[in-house]
Amino acid sequence: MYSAKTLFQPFFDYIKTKSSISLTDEEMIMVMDNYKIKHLRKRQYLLQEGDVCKYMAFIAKGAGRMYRINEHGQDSVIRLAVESWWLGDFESYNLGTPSKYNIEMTEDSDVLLISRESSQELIRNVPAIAQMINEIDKSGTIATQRRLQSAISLGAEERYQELSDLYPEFIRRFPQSMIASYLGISAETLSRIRKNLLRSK
Amino acid sequence: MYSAKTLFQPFFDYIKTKSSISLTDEEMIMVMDNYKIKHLRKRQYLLQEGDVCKYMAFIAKGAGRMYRINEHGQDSVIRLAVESWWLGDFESYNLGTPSKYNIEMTEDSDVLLISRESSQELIRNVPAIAQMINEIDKSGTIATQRRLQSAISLGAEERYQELSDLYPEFIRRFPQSMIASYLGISAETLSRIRKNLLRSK
DNA sequence: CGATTCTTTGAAAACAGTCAATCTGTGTGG
DNA sequence: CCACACAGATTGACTGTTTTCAAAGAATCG
Repeated sequence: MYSAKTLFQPFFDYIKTKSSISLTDEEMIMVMDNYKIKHLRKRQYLLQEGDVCKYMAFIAKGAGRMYRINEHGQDSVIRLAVESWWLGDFESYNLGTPSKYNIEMTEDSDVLLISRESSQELIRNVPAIAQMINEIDKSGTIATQRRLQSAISLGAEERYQELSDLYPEFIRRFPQSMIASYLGISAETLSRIRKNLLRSK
Repeated sequence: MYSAKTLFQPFFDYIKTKSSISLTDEEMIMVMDNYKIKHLRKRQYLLQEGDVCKYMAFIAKGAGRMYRINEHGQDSVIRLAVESWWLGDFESYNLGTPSKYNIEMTEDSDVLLISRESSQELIRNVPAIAQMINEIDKSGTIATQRRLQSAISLGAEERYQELSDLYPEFIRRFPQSMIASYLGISAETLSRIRKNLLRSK
């Protein structure tokens, strides 16, 4: 059994990495009051297509994927996430529209959930959180831009190499079929790419 | 010859579409003080690879593209923009790092330039601008995410169709070779796709 | 007009996807 | 503890799509 304190520790550590301001004790309590702790088992869903995404989820422990079913009926993974990453459909969360995505945990996980209202409340009252959110938005925008650039200008093998270099963790913790979908290639192609890379090193 | 007033009109109109708050006369002056007007002719560069992107540019009139030279020595267009769109390397602008991108005007243009310092100044003092920036960040994130999703899950023809539906303006105003690069396909492939679509409708 | 740039077309090669079969490892129930 | 089922990964053969290269054909601009 975990205490709330234990579960929040990764989050407080994370805030430190994203913000130059530190939290007072009262602020820490305020944060803990506004985030809901949720335990999810492998294969459980945090969000299903058609529902509105009410919460952004910080992964304190575990891993998950966000994907959608495309027009050809196949899964298409838009995001993979492990500890200290966020999961949530930004569009649905901000606009209140039904989501086209599913979020499924790929390992037993502990997540911290925050609603839009609670988030705005915290942003108003806790400077470190305001700065963190800002930082996340900025680095998220930059990361997505980079990934888009890779998607349109690199071949499959180069994209896989890049992912291995950038987030080796992903390669270890997600099944290859998910990695393939994340890269926008078939599982078979990824398998052959890996064989190639083994031969040539 | 244009007056400053004329050049700023598109921008003030734009602010109205992005913010529920309206500008007072003093605020309008403040805005005009902080944005620099620049006229650029077709083929002129707003940013060159290796330079730090000091300004974000609002296009009052004209059009441009942001691209980079990839590892295979080819142009790769990451962004196209016409009136009421922004051009700038978000990463370089925010982090102060040398840019990997080039920004070139594809038509004679009038742009409004804002530095990071001036932008922060305006955000602090003009609520309508603060709201506008917020709105831009949010919708930009959503748009990039959608484009990434399309890039990894759709075929070339579907991506072209989507672009035609979403921004028919682009198809009219940019050479096909740039559209192709923006979609991540060769100019020849785009030419063939267009032939196909003509036959089938 | 003449020069340059953009687009189209053809043919061959490279690349990635699909389908079906096999292989591997894991975990479960008998 | 074994046998079996299951999911994930690999492989081969085939198909389809996209790229590349080269050449020819429009379109644009001074």
